[in-house]
Amino acid sequence: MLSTMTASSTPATGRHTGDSVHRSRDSVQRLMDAAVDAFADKGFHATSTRDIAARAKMSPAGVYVHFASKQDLLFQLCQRGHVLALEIVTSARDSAHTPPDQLVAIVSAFASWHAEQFRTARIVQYEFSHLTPEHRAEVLAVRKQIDAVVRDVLLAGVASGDFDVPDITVTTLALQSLTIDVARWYRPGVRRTPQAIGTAYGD
Amino acid sequence: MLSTMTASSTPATGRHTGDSVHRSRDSVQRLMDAAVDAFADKGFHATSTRDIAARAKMSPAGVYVHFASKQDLLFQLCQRGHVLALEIVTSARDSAHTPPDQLVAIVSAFASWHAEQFRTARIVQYEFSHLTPEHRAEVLAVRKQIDAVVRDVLLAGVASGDFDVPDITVTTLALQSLTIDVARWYRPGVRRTPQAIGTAYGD
DNA sequence: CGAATCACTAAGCGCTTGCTTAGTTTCAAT
DNA sequence: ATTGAAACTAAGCAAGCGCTTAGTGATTCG
Repeated sequence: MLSTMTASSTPATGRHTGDSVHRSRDSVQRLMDAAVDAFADKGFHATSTRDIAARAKMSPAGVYVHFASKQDLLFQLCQRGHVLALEIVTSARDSAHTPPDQLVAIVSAFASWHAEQFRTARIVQYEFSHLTPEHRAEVLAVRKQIDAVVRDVLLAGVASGDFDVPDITVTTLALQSLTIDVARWYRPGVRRTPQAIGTAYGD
Repeated sequence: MLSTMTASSTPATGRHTGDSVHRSRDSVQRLMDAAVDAFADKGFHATSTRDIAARAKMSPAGVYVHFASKQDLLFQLCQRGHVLALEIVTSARDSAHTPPDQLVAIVSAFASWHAEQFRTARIVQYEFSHLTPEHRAEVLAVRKQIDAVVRDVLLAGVASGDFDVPDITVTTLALQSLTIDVARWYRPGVRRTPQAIGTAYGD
């Protein structure tokens, strides 16, 4: 439901009208879905381009019609995943109006996103390190925005007297650890549902 | 200082007295250190056996004198790392005598271990998934013991009335997330020292 | 209709991988 | 000094890798 990773970009962008564009979109979508699944459960380096192609029901060469390289595919996925994560966090913040409520909303939404979308989240959190330095730098900018949203809510809460936090940097880090780590241990068959995890983590 | 990962096992165990055994021990140690470094900063699948051999100042074939395969090397490292982690947690628990003090000791020691020994910790937490099913099952047994130590302290604290914890499973998980995730973000040059992180994470 | 343009594939190239083999060196025990 | 066993290396093999090339079939335009 939140898995809207629709677009394209690199080499191929359909110039025809109507159907041919849609055929292309479908292929791009299938490739991205295949890559998310493969990267999330085997890791970037353990996944072959043939593996991705097979999961997307294409020939090995088909990948390169839509993406410049395996690394490019990781970059697109990682970038989109980070943007999605940022949207989750900002919209959670905007759903409440006092720092305590905002913090609960953020932790809850972010934790349940890491469970619900744990495949994308794993790429965001754990395959991030396999990006080339240039790609990593670009994605890092989004990462810092996410960090800033959490930090600013904490700062606002301290200013308003709602929070008593000795070290804001450490607390920001700790809150993110709590939610990020969900992507490491979560499995679909696990007892607690994503939403239950989210609300439980809102202190 | 805590990096005592001395032994050998699989194919080669020196039968000579004195020096030849030590030569062998040194080589095993160098190989393990090399593999820890390589696996921790590139990941298991991105590391080649030639890479490990070169870091240990050996020929590519030298690895196979002491280890059956690259997978075997990961298994040994992962197993030892888990045993080490278990020792950290149990000795932290035994250093205190009331559940609250024990919990603080555990969180503090475990968090600072994940920073100080972040290379080993990364293998324990993030390369674990690349073990073969059989190896994974064996290591999982140690993992469950670690989990049990934390859980039992929480249970004891609830029984004594020191803690008010609604869901022990979720709390156990959350405390571990906090400490485990340190291995993901920690870098040697980071501002907070390992011990400072540890004490900060003790409520 | 013919031409152009796209998505896509079959085949394969050059290279790296994990690991083996056959042989050399080192050294304690005799 | 000779033996024997272990540590180690040079060379290389089969398999798999990321990616390219050359070509095919479908679709949309004039």
